[in-house]
Amino acid sequence: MNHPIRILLVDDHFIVRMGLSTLLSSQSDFQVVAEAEDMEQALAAFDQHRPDITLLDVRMPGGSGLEALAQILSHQLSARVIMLSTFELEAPILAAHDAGAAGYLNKACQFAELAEAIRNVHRGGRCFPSTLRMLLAARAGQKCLTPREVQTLDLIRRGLSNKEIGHVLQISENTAKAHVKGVLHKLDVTDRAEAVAAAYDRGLLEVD
Amino acid sequence: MNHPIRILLVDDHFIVRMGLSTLLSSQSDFQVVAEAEDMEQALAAFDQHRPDITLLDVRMPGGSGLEALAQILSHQLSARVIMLSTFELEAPILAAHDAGAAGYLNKACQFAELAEAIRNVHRGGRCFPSTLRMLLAARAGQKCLTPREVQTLDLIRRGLSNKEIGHVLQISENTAKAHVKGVLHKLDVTDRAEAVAAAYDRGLLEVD
DNA sequence: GATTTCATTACCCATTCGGGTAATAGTCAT
DNA sequence: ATGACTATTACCCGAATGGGTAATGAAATC
Repeated sequence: MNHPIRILLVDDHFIVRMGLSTLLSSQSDFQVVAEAEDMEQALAAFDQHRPDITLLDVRMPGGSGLEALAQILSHQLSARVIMLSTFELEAPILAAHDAGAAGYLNKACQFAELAEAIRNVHRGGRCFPSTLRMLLAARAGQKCLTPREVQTLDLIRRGLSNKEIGHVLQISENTAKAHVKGVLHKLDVTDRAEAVAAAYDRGLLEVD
Repeated sequence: MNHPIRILLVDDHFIVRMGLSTLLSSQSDFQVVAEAEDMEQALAAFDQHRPDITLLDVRMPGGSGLEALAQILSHQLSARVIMLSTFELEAPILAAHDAGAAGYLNKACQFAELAEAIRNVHRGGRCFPSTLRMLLAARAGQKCLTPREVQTLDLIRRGLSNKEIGHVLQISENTAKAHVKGVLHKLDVTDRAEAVAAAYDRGLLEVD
């Protein structure tokens, strides 16, 4: 191979980096040029090496992987980034897709899938879970919370009443109620408790 | 080394198994004797190889890692099992401790920590996060939900009203209310929505 | 045997919630 | 500029919620 695919690994788990590094190095057309364990290191490594492909963990200390993705793309719009995740939650997949990721893979995937995804993305393709179409379709069916509703949801999970939400958001209780209604409606749930559960399940809210 | 420490790896992520395998094999006193990616394979491999140490992922398809732990210990009470996790949530740490795990490690740990933990556990020691003491102390301070309250919490997250909870649990609405009160009180929250959030954050409820 | 915890039920009551409906105004894209 | 979406506010109303308090029996623990 005259031109091995130069790869940057970003994951806060040392064990995962080692696994990826070992696996990728077994292929003669792959070359891991750098590793990083947080967003800061990732950006520095990216700027220094300008890898062909960046494998980026969705979950990271010091800023989510999606933020890191945005940062990287702002440095080089043509960067090819494949997101790696532990779970396939709706929100992160869609967010990665929208933010311009070239792919989204579950860490439970087989190595053949990963290798194929990397080669495919390097060729200019994209690689997302088969569920993406349905997720996009579902979203097209009028969902996704407005910014205000996201704020409201975050206050709901903290146990605030409508009145308190209104106070925090500097709006009337009635308006807060309207936003809560919007949240319940769009998440297709009957009360705040179920809304919080749905938000966690879909990746709208993060643990902690 | 006349007696390398014989290790079984259990993790549904191929990448993680590869990482662990590579890292552990670099030490002459470690020998990875088998790998498994689900509970069934794990039990089969355990019975076949009777490893000195089992590294067991907390999260697994086909039954949680804690169930797998219980199964393994029921096959051999003296088994030394170290749980591996992505996050350090309260509930799983305590559950692993109670269930008889020999250790609990975050996958983000350094390799030196992991190696030391394995050797320490092999010597008969245990290895838990430094937070364990505080968690045990916190639990001693009268917390932890009763079985009935756990059931109630699970119905709360599904959006059921007190009346519906009573119906499902075959008890009166008043009793359901009493259980809900218990949940709110013990989790130290003001309403059902916050209770659900707290339960996710503490690992009492799992995503999905 | 005594104590504690759990599960069960009940009642009161003020507050909150969620559904329905509707209006105004700003923004943004076609 | 016309329509679509968002944010804002308001009102009604029946149902649900959460806090307080209290009692009973069963089971487990000491």
